[in-house]
Amino acid sequence: MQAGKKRLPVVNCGSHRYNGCHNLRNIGYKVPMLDIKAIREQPKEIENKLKARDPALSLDRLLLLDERRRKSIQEVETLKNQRNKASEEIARFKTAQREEEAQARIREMRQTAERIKTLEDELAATEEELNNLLIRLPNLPHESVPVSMRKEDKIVVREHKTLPTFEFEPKHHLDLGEELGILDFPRAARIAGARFPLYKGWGARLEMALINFFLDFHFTQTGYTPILPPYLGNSETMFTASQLPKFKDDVYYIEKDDLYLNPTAETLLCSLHRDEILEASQLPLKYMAYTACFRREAGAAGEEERGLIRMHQFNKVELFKFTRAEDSFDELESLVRDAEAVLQPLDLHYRVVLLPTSDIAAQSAKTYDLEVWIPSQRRYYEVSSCSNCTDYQARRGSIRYRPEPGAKPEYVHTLNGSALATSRLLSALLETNQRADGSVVIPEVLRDYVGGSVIQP
RNA sequence: GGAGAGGUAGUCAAGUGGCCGAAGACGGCGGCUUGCUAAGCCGUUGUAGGGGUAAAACUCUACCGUGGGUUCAAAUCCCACCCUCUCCGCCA
Repeated sequence: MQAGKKRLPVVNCGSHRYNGCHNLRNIGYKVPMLDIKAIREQPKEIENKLKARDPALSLDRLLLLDERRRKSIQEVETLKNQRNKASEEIARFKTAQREEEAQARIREMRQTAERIKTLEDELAATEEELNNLLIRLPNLPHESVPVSMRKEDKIVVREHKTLPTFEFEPKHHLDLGEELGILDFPRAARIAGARFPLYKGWGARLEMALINFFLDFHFTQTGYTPILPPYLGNSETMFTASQLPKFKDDVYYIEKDDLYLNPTAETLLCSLHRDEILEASQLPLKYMAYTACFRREAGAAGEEERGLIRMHQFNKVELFKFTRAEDSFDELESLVRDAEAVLQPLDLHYRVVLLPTSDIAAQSAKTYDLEVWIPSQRRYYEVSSCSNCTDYQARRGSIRYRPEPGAKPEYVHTLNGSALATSRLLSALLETNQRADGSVVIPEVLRDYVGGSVIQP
């Protein structure tokens, strides 16, 4: 049985291919997002919780395969035990020069070896199917998450400031950007294609100012360790964060090297401690990373998402925490506060919303979004998403910690939050701070970073 | 990209087909010493899965970079790949 091997954390995984069909055949058994033991022990409870996210979901097949798997393991291991004993005997016969008896045992063991091989193949097939079901189950939503299949059923937790008012018709940021000469989408299209950004002059200054302001703030005020990660990740990295298998069509993939372009630094930071056992005293570990993020955004289009709202490439500062299991929901609250803390000095109107079961990412147990007001569209847009993924990603990447020195390792909890998606924030900033003459006022806190206080047409 | 050397437990390191889950050392943990004293001695020491138990105890299976293969039997032999180091080439 290769099952034993398969269950081990996979370390050097660059050789793992997804076989074109992304069936994760070579990924270790011990990677499900939900504990198979828990599923076995309380299938109905878990199924009901998961139905809050997807009413069609059923655990029946999975439970059947689990049963079959355990039966096969027993059978195979009994045979292996026989084989191991026989091997010892053969070794003893050989050293005692009792060749006849050794040969007799070897003849017997030929059949056993064949039987083991057959059973192992069956077991491997069962485990593959089981795995493919397990890795696609979403995380269990936390009890505080509103149960609803309607995305609109989010709860507004708090609002900051009042809606901005204008004595003129506020312009769309794309028009502002073009008139000010700070955004140039036609030339970006020439270089790359549609939905790629090009910031120019004060636009580039402003975008960089936001990034630097956020990084400085979290370095000095909230204590996150800055990371400059690789911008490409391998398949194991994508799998751990749960970009794979579900979002394979949304991620840019470089086939020749079997690497994926970073869709969000969450994905990269999540694998920072993959296959490690951390000490409880190290936790929580707080990291942040600025990266450009790349997404194919297949199927996305429309007037609403013109300009900087939805692009193939955007900038983002990401916060990421590895915490003890019992602390993670408290850590989520402080993560949201940390993300908000950079929004407040920018003087923008925003709100914090708690997403319902149907709208949270598969890996997340609970998600708050920060939404900022976009005046030209008279609607809110998400600039941050803060999630507690509990042990979901930790299981996939085998990221653990010892609660006490010498104690059995447990899975850490992982949390991520954008702080913030600067590209979207820039549109809110331009639109909110525009004046009747077409100029844009730079918020106080950014002026030193930008090197100016007003962008004039 | 080419040539070479490596990858064994927390770390270092022995082991080239059979009582090897793997010597030894260091570290860690527990204990004993307290006239070898910023030391000595003794013991212990991973992970995962299955069975078992109220929980333990206990027991079995697997794990020597990864994945395959050969064999009754693989750390050891064969194939492919990954990673690290050195040299050459290329390059910001």
